[in-house]
Amino acid sequence: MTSQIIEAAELLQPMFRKLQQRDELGDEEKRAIAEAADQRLVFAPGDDLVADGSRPEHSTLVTSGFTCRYKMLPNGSRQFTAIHLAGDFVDLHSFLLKEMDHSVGALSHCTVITFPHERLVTISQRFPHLTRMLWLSTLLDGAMHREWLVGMGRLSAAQRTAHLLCEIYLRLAAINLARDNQFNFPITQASLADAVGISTVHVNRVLQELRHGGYLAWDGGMLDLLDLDRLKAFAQFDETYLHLVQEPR
Amino acid sequence: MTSQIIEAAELLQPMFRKLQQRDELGDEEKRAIAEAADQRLVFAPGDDLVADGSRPEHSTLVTSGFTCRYKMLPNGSRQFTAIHLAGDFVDLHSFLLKEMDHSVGALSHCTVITFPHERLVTISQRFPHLTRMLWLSTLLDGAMHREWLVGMGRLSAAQRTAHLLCEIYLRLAAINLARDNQFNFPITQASLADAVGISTVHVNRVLQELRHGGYLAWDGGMLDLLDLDRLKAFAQFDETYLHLVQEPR
DNA sequence: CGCGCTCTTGACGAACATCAAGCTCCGTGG
DNA sequence: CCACGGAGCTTGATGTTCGTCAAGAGCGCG
Repeated sequence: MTSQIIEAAELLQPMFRKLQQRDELGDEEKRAIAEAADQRLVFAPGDDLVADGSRPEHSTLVTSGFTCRYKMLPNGSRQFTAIHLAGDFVDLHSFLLKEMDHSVGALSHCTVITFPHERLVTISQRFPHLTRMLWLSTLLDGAMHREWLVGMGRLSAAQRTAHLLCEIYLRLAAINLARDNQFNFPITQASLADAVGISTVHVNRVLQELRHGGYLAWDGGMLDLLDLDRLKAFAQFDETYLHLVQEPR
Repeated sequence: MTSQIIEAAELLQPMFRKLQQRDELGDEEKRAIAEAADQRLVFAPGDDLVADGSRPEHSTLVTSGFTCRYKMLPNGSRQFTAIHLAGDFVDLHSFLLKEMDHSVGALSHCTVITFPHERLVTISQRFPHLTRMLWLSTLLDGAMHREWLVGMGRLSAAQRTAHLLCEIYLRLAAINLARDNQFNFPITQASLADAVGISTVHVNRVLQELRHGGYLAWDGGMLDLLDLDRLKAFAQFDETYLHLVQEPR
């Protein structure tokens, strides 16, 4: 049992780093999370971690890999509403919303840890500050949703694509999973299309435009943002919405 | 002091109705909110309730009128990320995110009540269930953001417009501020354009299309959804994301 | 070896932006 | 009482962005 908790604590590092970028976490709070952990699960690309319409009894924390939050339309088209990384709780939503109004899928091989809702209720009763930090985690999701909305409404497809790559790089860097403006990004152009809200054909053209503009190189899985400052300027990227500031919350 | 609290409780009715659509609220919880209320303020159309980049010391609850959550781009274009009604907390976000990453503006004449963040911290320490309900309120915002994102990515301008009107009608009806498929909606076509992410010229054409299709009538401020079922079908509207179900949370 | 998945390219059309102008309505001041 | 101006709504002409359809190329995998 003890060794399981220690093992879980290891996997929880990305999440701790994510939260500690925003406020300090006490040892008691970390232990409370580690003790609330339940199962470790593994998913392959294309698998669903959480299905639309389901009523999960637990919430899921991604510990490695890339996942997407998405919604299917009756006509078969698909739209991502977020991309999630290691350290992200992908369905804290279901803890209070109860019924899922969208699905969460694996974009790459990924590992997760589940947390039974009843243990989250206990945390909300005993650890007010930790509760606020989990709440904060869902507020960060909201902030990213808003940024995506602005892009969808007022930026070009190329700008949105550039914006997304800037966002993912900064989020990965914040948990020490990327540096030197490059990171492993093993997703297909079709997935990128569903994230940005365009067709796969157009994604292809946008990527060529960004490559020829000297903004990035992307061979196989490895993505290299060759000129991050210029890419940010092109995408009108302002990282304020990521709230990467440590302060009392 | 007592009369102030009672007066506040009156203004809080839309918010109580909103939350009670999702779970029961105890009298103690309602009193805790009423006692945390601070100032009553009034805004005119075009005013900002909360400014991008500011660090509010209090959170704002709308008690009447229409407000929008929006972001300005360097090139002067604007995009709404939500429309808020009576009963909506428009910047619970700043309670934990601290710095605003967007603005909140008044679309009509509106009244609000402010809640100092320190009193919200106290609530989070003493009322775990009420805290979860406030958390839920921000999760509902997130759910609406996601629905808007799907529309922006995969629906036509006309469908998005129709979808927005369905959403607002159901939200108003849920707090007893609309019925018989009609409601007062005093916003300009330019604002609607910023909500839906298109140009004002195109909004005009879309509205004509919806009018000629027999979906709605809109003279002056009063909007009448003449055939709500058909409008919902056209917009692929599924109200699941509004989570209008009362259950323990 | 052959199948399926992903990426790529070209031709064409639809959805929407932009520009420009004229309209109505309404409040304001002379 | 009317002239004026501004805000919002409406319309037409034109251009751009992006979707759709179709086909082929590269590549890994069974």
